[in-house]
Amino acid sequence: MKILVVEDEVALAEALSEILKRNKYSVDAVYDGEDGLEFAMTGIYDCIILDIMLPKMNGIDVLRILRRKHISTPVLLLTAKSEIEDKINGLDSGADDFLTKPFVTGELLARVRALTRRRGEVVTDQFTFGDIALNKSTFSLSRDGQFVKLSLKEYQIMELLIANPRQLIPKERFIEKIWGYESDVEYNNVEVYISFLRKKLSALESTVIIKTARGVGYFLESGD
Amino acid sequence: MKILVVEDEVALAEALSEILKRNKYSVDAVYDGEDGLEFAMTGIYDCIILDIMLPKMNGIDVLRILRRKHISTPVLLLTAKSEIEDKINGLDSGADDFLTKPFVTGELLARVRALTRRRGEVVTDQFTFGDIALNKSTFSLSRDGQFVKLSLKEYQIMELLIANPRQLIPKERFIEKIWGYESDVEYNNVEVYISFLRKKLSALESTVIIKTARGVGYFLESGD
DNA sequence: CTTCTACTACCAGAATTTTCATATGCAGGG
DNA sequence: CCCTGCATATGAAAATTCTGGTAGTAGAAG
Repeated sequence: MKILVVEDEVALAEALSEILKRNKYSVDAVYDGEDGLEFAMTGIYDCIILDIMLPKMNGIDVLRILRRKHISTPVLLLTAKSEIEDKINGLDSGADDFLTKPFVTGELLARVRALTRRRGEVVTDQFTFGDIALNKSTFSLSRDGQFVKLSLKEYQIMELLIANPRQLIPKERFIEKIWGYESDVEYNNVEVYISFLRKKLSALESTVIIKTARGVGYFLESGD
Repeated sequence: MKILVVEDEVALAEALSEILKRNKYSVDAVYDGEDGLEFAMTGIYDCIILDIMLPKMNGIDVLRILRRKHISTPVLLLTAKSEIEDKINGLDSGADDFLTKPFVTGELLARVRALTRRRGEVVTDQFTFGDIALNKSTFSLSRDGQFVKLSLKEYQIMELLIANPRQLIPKERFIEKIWGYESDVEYNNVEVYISFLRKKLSALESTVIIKTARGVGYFLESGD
């Protein structure tokens, strides 16, 4: 487990490194935002502890650029005050957790453990159910050797279905999850995409079908 | 200033009401999620203090439904533990701030003040610059009596421009603000929408023009 | 002043998403 | 068993967004 510490107060940086090393992590420490970004960009770390106030480039910007470049290393932001503003900005920029200075060692370690554990989970890029597989990286649905490409919305609907197989999912929930809680899209929209998906499922000659629960929503069923 | 307190521990609810009343707020208190939702739906409150753990319906769901129904009253969520999970869920659902129990009176009041102040700002539904006006509720741009309708993306680009008149806005920023920091859309995309907007501006015979800053971005200028 | 190059404008078309209209089907009451 | 009314399915078209290509242009370099 390799951790990057980006913190300009040298004393704090060293203290952090020391604590982490004693807990069997290998640690690199840098002291300004630009170095932080450069090191983080390598993508070799399992976790980055990132101060917000930094010389040359602040932590939020570092984080933003990282995420923009698709570096998804978990980031624990250090905030001086418990400013909600910072927190919201941080979440917007893709932070995974926060820690407010000053903090106790136990809490730091707990959070680092939580973040690296989360990362440890096999982030399956592929869901399967019945005879079909849904692949996130290619946005496609496959059976046997056959593929069909899905559009973004089709994919999102299918993902919600397949991640909860045989479970009834209300249309309301599709809308909240996919269009967001304040959109005004009609239920019919969900119905349209369900219709698209059924067409693609039958094109694949799959035994999987999307069943309707009148007045509520849909669920996946394997019809063999 | 009218505040709604939704909290099932009656003692705490009463204490909160008492503190708030002493500070010149008028307060209604209810003790479960369903009542909370019903009262909140009236939209008459300037702030809602909402516990997460509640009988009948939890606070996150109450909040989610409120936002879905376009009730934008600021909400201060009360969390029992400082669970980051709850916090992130809360932000997703549209919370404006958090407070972890137990808390001190001063902090509560400060946050309520912050939320109601934020709300107090005139949330202008309309931006103007030069001879044009951009209207958020109708998604349209107008000059004199003439209107043109904008698509979502066109509107968002225009809003960013008009909210920062004469200020240079890098293309990078359009992309981060409108498409999100991890999208991979090309700069050309911004250029295309700028092109659409210019067409609509000239259709209105406006004196406002979108100027190009080569290698960087765009800014609004009134050419009279 | 000319040339070169990188950047920008914008068209045309593809893909996706959304809307609308209509057909169909289900469920409960008569 | 048939009606009626509401929910769902789906084709078709409209609207929006995105992509790729080409031509034009500003500004640097010579």
